[in-house]
Amino acid sequence: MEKYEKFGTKEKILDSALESFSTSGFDATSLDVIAKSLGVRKQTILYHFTTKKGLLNAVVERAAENLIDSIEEVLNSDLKGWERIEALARMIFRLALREPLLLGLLREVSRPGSVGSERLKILMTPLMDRATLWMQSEMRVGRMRRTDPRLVILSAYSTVVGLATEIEVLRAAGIEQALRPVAIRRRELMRFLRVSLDPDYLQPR
Amino acid sequence: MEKYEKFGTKEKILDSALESFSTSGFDATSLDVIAKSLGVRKQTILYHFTTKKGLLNAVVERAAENLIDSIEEVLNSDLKGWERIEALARMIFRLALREPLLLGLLREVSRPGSVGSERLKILMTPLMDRATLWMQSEMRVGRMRRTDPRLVILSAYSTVVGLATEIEVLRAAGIEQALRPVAIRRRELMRFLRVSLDPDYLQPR
DNA sequence: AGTTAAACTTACCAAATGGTAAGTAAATAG
DNA sequence: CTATTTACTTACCATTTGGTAAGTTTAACT
Repeated sequence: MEKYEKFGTKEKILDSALESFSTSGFDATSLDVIAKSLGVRKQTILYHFTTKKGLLNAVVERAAENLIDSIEEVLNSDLKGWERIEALARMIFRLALREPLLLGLLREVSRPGSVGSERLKILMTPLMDRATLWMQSEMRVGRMRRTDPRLVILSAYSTVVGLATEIEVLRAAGIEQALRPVAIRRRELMRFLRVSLDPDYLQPR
Repeated sequence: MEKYEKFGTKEKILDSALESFSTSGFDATSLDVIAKSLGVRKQTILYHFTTKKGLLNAVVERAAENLIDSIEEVLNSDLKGWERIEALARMIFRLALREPLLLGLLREVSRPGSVGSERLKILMTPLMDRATLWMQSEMRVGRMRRTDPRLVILSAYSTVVGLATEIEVLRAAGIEQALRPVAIRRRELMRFLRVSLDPDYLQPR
């Protein structure tokens, strides 16, 4: 029903907020600053999102949609078993490289007790449950090694979040070519997943 | 020169600040709250540390001393080559488990552009340089595989920082027994270091 | 043309926060 | 005994910040 909306103000606010939240953090972000950077009054932001927390939730929500879409895409492919997992990991890392802000946001919001963490949890739970169920069924038929699925998922998750720190630290240290560390991380994650899940994989010693 | 000092107020402030900075973050920490929790006026804090940033720096400094002492201990042992590195990694993980607040602080302060990051950099640079030089000399005599030492160190660093997130996320997910993930991470880091550094280590495939 | 509603703005505010200035009690030094 | 320093407090303040209330303008609907 939108009538005119001066050239997508709402989207621009979300963009700017994502940037600020993920690089400076929620607390260090002031609505006034965002507004000023967009040539808009603070009240405009509050008009669209009512509260600062609401803005954060909207940002998280949009980012999650982004992520979930990508996951859905892989899940709808006809890849089976191990290849499916591999495709997922690959996709996540590709996304992380393409949109580093998403990573930053994830890290900001991952701290338990942070303002956005509840929302993140709400959004992630269905994904988590779905993955857990699938893994359990794979374990039952012996296509996957028996372990605690949650543990595996959360470890993978924190590897990805950790990537945010790593990329930023490397950049701060003046190491621009941040591609190799990312590749290394991905290989590491893959091996971790293999070791934890692939019943045919022989653990090297 | 201290005269009486009502039972170590300064130390108590540092303890409380460490806790708050590492769990809630710098911005979300208010001096008034810390003071109130100690039954002291805010001005007492500012008397000892002049500014909030000064307090953070003091907290970081004390934590760094803690860390550097532990490192020094390993460095003064007579362990050689690979065993030395292994001992270092083991020590770091032990420290991380014993004092999780240190990890939290590290994560808080690791974000480039954060208030404490400059101080951290200043404290870390000598360590980094020393490690780099040692690794380069080991590479020259062929006891280490040739790579970029900074890259290896920073990767190891971000693994440790990532551990902070992981432990907290796991705890938030209701998984109390957080020991296994930590052990897995350590093994992972060891393997990473081996693969990157040990010239006699055959990469499994 | 007139009503309605969306998209913003101006005006304002209460609370929180870091920080300054000026004291006060206690211990030590001379 | 007096002077000084240390450790802390009371009083106060400027600024920032998220948020409320009440317009105003522009477009759409009837």
